[in-house]
Amino acid sequence: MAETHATTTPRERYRAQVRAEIKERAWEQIATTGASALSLNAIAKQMGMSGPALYRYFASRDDLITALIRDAYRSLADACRLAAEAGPGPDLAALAHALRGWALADPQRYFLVYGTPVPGYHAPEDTTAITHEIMTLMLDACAALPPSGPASPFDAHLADHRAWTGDHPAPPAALHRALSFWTRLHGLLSLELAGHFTGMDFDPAEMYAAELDALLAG
Amino acid sequence: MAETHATTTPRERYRAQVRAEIKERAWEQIATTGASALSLNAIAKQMGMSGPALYRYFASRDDLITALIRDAYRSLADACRLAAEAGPGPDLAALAHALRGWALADPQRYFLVYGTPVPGYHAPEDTTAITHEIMTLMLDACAALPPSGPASPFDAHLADHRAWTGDHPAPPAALHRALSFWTRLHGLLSLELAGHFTGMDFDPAEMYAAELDALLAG
DNA sequence: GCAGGCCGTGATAGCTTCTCACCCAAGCTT
DNA sequence: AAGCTTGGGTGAGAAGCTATCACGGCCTGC
Repeated sequence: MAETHATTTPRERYRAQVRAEIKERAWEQIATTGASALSLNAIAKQMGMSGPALYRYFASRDDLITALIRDAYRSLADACRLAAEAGPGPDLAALAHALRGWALADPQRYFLVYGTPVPGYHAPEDTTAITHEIMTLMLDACAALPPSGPASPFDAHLADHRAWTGDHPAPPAALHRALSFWTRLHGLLSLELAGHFTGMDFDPAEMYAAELDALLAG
Repeated sequence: MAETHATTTPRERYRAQVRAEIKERAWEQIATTGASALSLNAIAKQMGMSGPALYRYFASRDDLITALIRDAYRSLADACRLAAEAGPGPDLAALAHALRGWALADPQRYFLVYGTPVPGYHAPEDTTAITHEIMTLMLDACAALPPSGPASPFDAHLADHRAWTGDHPAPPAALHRALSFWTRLHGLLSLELAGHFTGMDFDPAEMYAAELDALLAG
């Protein structure tokens, strides 16, 4: 990120490598026990180090989790961007497919981004930039769809409250569709990953496809 | 619940009262610091007791949280039932309004029910009965709506996978609508309560109303 | 009135995050 | 090439947490 020289110093390389390994172990631990049970001590023991040694690399447990959240956002944005750039043009279905794949690949990672927030915690500034990047991909895909149906009252509301799009040229109906895309698919994924569909015998993937179809139809 | 005599013994009354006060303090603490930071020690100190005293009333921290989750489910079901029984017949809009009111009244309580699950934790048996009760209210309201639009492929899937409704007579399209009602409104509420709409200048209440309108329209 | 059971306490074990003082080695500078 | 600075690692320790145990004392039911 902030490189003074083209080649980093050995110390910086080593530091980056250790930081990466700490995050690696943290992800393994989170995937099995959840983020709330993440233990710096356990990570240090796994790496053959003593507990306080980790504090040379992350100022606190919250600092480590913040780094993980940041990486998760980045990973999601990359997955979405990859899906968006795969086809000839913006493709909402591809975006939806990528989102579901990313979520199912590591549910706890999804919950780290979209799950229960800790009341005191405030996300760092750059994550909002990444969410904006993801939102732009959704807006692009929605703007490319043919308009359908009459304008709803909420479309009119959005026409007056579109500062969050950052000068995106999409019409209000596309804004509405992008928001619905986000909230509906999140609702489905969130309940599925939390296990609220277990015991119900329908296929969540089929409902996901149905919800996407409804979104595309308008 | 399981009363052997009409009048409980003084000991049982005292025990129930202390248990209720513990849960009261726990709710206050959860509302401000979240469920993951709930501390039995802090509750005991607030009540002027020593730490281990609480273990006479709840076997463990998880046991207390389980009781809170159970109460939250019960509270949600009661709020839904109250809204459903207020009007002349089943009313999906009233149900949606009650759901949103219940969620906004205590966001952490909502997250306790629908938020990030703890990987090891398994909900007790009776909560599934309460979710079934809530689902029945939604199915009743959806069955009362006029059918609209052609049957989707997912409707056909639901016709073959409807064991989770427990012999509810609603047609597949109503099943689909009830599921969409649940997942879409949850998606909206979950993102709003988690603060993912802060910084965006549109009104979540208006989008909630728009999503409800779309649900009612078909 | 009395005995039994329940409630609360202090002590204790084991875990956690996190701070501090110290040591040592790697690397940059002269 | 030698020395000094910088930064990594360790052990000890404080403060907090959950949870268990043995021990007193009050309340309750008989």
